[in-house]
Amino acid sequence: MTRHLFISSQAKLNPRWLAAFPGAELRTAVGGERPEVLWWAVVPLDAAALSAAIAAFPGVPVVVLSPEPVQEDAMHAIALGARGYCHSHATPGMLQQVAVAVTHGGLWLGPELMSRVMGAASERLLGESHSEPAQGLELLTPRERAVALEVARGATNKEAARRLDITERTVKAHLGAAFEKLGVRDRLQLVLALKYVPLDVDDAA
Amino acid sequence: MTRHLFISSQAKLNPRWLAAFPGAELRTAVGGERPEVLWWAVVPLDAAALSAAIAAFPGVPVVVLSPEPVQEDAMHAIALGARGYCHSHATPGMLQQVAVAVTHGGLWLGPELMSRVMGAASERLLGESHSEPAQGLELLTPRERAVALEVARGATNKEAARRLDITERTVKAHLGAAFEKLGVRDRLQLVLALKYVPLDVDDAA
DNA sequence: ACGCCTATTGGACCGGTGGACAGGGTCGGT
DNA sequence: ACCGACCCTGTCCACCGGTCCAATAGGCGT
Repeated sequence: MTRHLFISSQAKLNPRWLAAFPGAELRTAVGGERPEVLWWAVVPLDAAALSAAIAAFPGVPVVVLSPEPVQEDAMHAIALGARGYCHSHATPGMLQQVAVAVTHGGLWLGPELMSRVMGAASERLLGESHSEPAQGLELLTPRERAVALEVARGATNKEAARRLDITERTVKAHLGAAFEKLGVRDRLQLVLALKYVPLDVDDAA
Repeated sequence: MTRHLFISSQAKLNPRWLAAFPGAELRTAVGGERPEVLWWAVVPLDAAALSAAIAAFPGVPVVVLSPEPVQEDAMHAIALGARGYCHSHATPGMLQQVAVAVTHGGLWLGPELMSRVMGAASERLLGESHSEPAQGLELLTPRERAVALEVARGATNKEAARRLDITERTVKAHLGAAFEKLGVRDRLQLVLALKYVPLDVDDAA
């Protein structure tokens, strides 16, 4: 049971990591079974590679480990969908805590980053929340919304069920209700409706 | 030693809270010794009061507890400086995890809020440089691209086949090739991959 | 000519998906 | 006590989606 997967450019597993997660697995590239947490310790932060890693296991929280915390890197990582950014030399206890936080839907950042992230987010979300017509999320119940958001991130029903700790059947129920309320027929159109991206096509006929 | 201070409009301490933190203290107003974590469970979220509570103990993380999670409330709370927002009926284990996360500089949000926060933050902090759509399309052949774009608009395989005047089977073939080239597993993630492709990697030193 | 890529299609297989029936529970308002 | 929400679960089934096994045909560079 691979629960914690460390992706590192280093050939060996950091002893602190192993101390934190005895069953941890080390790889130089994303692969294998679906882990519980994906730890990204590739030293020069490669946005494309990180993005691909995040997409590889939808729903699996990704935490970026850096030997030398850089705010810009952290912002990039979070923007790409990472759920955490912390020092690669963090204590095992700290790593476990981060793991706990992110596996429960938490976002872990260094204290100094928090104000920046939240400031930016609140400005956007509070400032423009009333000017958005399309976001049909208000029509949904909290649970339906949660399921819809999981699906919008690319999760399958099973993955969404696992993340929300409910049965796949229940995910279907909420999803079906969301389809009904939003007037869409499938998950893909639900995603399009939530993002309301026109994406006009001018493909050569 | 008062480590966890709960501010609640209720007269009694939630048993779950006490289970999580045996030495927890309950008050109806901020006061007493400096706690490790300040839990704000005042039911109608009062921004002014919350703000004052946060200011009362500088450096002490404040977690807002709500019996009924509301995204707007959560955003307000976070904007005011709260370090977490979670369900007041959360399990003791969960509360402990939240406490651990926030005392270590972490930010805890409900799963539903995650994507919104991250999306909003990234859009603001990284600018609109990546607002140009569909970068990974160059990897695809013209036909694969056409199919991918149809699918990205929400079309089914059958619809795409009809629009492009090819067989549904051929749509599948092109789509499969597109999946392979873009490193995604299904149409939904293909759409997500086509939406925001970061690409502007200026990984700082 | 020979490979290589591209476009097209076929059949078969199986898991994911969505709808159509169900039910169970809690909670708040009437 | 009733009723209506919301939440959670179940079974059955038709369909779609994705991948496996192929095949045929044209263009392009060597």
